[in-house]
Amino acid sequence: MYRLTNSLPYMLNRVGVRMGDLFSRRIAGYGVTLPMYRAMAALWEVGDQRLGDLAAMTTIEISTLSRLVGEMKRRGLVTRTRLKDNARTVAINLTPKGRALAEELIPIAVHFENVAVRNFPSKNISDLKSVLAEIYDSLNSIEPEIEEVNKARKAARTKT
Amino acid sequence: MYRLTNSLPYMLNRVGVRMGDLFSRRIAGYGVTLPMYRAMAALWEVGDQRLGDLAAMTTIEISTLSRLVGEMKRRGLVTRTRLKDNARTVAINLTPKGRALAEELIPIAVHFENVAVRNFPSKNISDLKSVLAEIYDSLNSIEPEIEEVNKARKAARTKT
DNA sequence: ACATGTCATTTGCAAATGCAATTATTGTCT
DNA sequence: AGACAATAATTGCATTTGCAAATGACATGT
Repeated sequence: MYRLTNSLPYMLNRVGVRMGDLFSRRIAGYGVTLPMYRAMAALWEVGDQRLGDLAAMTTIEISTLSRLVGEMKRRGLVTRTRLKDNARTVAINLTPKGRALAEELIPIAVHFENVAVRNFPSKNISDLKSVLAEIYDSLNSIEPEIEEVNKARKAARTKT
Repeated sequence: MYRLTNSLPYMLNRVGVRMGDLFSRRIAGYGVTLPMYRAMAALWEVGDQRLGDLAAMTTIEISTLSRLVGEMKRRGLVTRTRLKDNARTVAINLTPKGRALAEELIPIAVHFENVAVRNFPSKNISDLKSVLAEIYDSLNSIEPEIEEVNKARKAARTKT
């Protein structure tokens, strides 16, 4: 028998939201929101990203991210420069100030995660992570199948 | 070395958002949003809930949920009745119409999840789920520890 | 019984979000 | 080269969100 509370999307959302919320509050004192932290940490990991790539990496909707990057630029945390060779794209980078802040926050994130999972064998956690990564990858390939209904609707709408 | 993309909150959020997004689109044709589905499925699983309990169960912020329940009531999916013996709380229930819609959507959710995880041994998935449940439970107990900084701030503010 | 405190929900309001349309640039076809 | 399509990012606008304040109801102490 089906139970929402035993379904995977529900369980993922619940833990994800809760952890995000706790971490949010942990870093609020630095004037940094969770999406901001994610953007900074993503840029710290892979610099010189285009907006679309950063959106994909952080799972932040692109227009939201555009404004977020604007705000971060205003605060002097990132630069956003049009490329000379392809001026419709933009390269986003951490400024020294942004990098310093990221490097201040990352240890907090590490500690947070350590505390959150300290009751579990590290094998369990690494298994968990690899399954999560695999599921994420597999979602791309099943997307068409899941959306069969939508595709039909879209097609009908397009014809009109 | 730290990588955002290998951190647990990030990975959870990424898979959760992606799955939620896909499922959202899958049920959009029924005029139902994802939070609405969650509320209905939660009530289907445990009926006669108070607003606060339903909020805890669905991880939806309580004022958001209050409005969502209002909308669902307007659509005839749920009832919201003040209790006679304790009129400050409210009991929320599915209407027959709401129940019927829930029972139409649940098989879709089941199918969605089956497709999403079909490439993985079911052992892996059940392990995944039990770790997720345990982590969630453990978060309550570590909350104070994670928030030590905030607590200090709050205490200071209260004294003022 | 009254005042004060606590609990559950709702609402006001400002900020955040996301879709669709717009702008700006590059790519392609003839 | 010129027209048209495609790509990338931004912005307009309506909706959604969440915090904090307000409301309404019960609980407790005197």
